[in-house]
Amino acid sequence: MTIGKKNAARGIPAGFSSHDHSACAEAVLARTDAVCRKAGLRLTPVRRRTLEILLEAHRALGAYDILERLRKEGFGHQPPVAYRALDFLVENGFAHRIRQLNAFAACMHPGEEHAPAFFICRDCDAVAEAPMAEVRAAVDAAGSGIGFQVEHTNLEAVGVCPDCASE
Amino acid sequence: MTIGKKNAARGIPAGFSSHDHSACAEAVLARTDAVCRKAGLRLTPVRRRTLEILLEAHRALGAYDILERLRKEGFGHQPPVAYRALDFLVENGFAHRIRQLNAFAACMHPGEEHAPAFFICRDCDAVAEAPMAEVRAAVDAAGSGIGFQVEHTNLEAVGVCPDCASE
DNA sequence: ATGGAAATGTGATAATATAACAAGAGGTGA
DNA sequence: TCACCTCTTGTTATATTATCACATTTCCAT
Repeated sequence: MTIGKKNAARGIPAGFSSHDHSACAEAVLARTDAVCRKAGLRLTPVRRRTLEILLEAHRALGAYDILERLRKEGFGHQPPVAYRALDFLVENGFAHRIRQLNAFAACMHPGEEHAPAFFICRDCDAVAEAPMAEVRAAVDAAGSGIGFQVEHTNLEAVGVCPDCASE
Repeated sequence: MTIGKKNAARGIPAGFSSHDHSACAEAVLARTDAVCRKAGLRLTPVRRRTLEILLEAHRALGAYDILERLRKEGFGHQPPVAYRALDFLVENGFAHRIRQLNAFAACMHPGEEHAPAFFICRDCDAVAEAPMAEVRAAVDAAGSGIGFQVEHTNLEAVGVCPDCASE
């Protein structure tokens, strides 16, 4: 599945609010750089470019969307190229995997401890990331109740974004 | 991916607590039957059998796991057979899709209004369904804050179940 | 400089999911 | 009853997503 065609066609940004993409993308990239240096992680060219692609698109992209763009820029053209870069980003919290869409989105708060929730528009596939610390606490508590030790939570809400609702 | 091999091998039930599978499976099936009659839904042989398979397994199964069992019992042997039955069950709330595992699990509370959360063991793939009404309320509220109208939420927590933790 | 770990590139293939169409089952009104 | 319609099922084919395995390169610490 190619992700977000409608979204792309209509130019709807993730986050449901207009703002300066390139500025926020640069800021996030800079912060990611800093986090990597601090943690001794290697933000290699493919990885960095993959993150940039996600940031520029400013929406969730499928692994094969990423792969195509990487290929055009001279990187390898086999699936593992994209999946490995994405794995690195996801494992280190620089990107999130949106399972409802089989897609990936740049994390807007790299380095910050956060248990994000995603709001996914069923019309245009736009994705917004919202902090949900209380939810994480509730989940931890519910887990404890059944003896389950929660390590990671993923909350994806599907519905209608403001732009699509107003049509 | 074939789901839950380790789980199946070790006979770990979903839900992290021992109980009479066949009794609870029958009860759920009966309730599902009732809900269908009431709503004018057709719980056809494939659909009913698919639900039974999920209930008997008492854990999350991949679509192709389901398909193999259906095939052995004389139903069609092509993917759409399984996917259509599963779609019906999921759409009507008789089963849940566990996206972390690309798998499906029977709903233990058919007909009841509930926003379930799933606790998935990263060791044995066991899945427990817990009611999280408060979470749903929090998500709705967070959505409203950004003008997003939530229709459906899916919360999947990954961690370690009690059985695996005690090893 | 060099040995070892990490990262990359590539070919092949596995696993998951859907499209499209023909045939059958079952209900409904004439 | 029968014609009709809708929903469901079966099947072929294919699309989409993801991983395995192995050779090569890059990077860094010694």
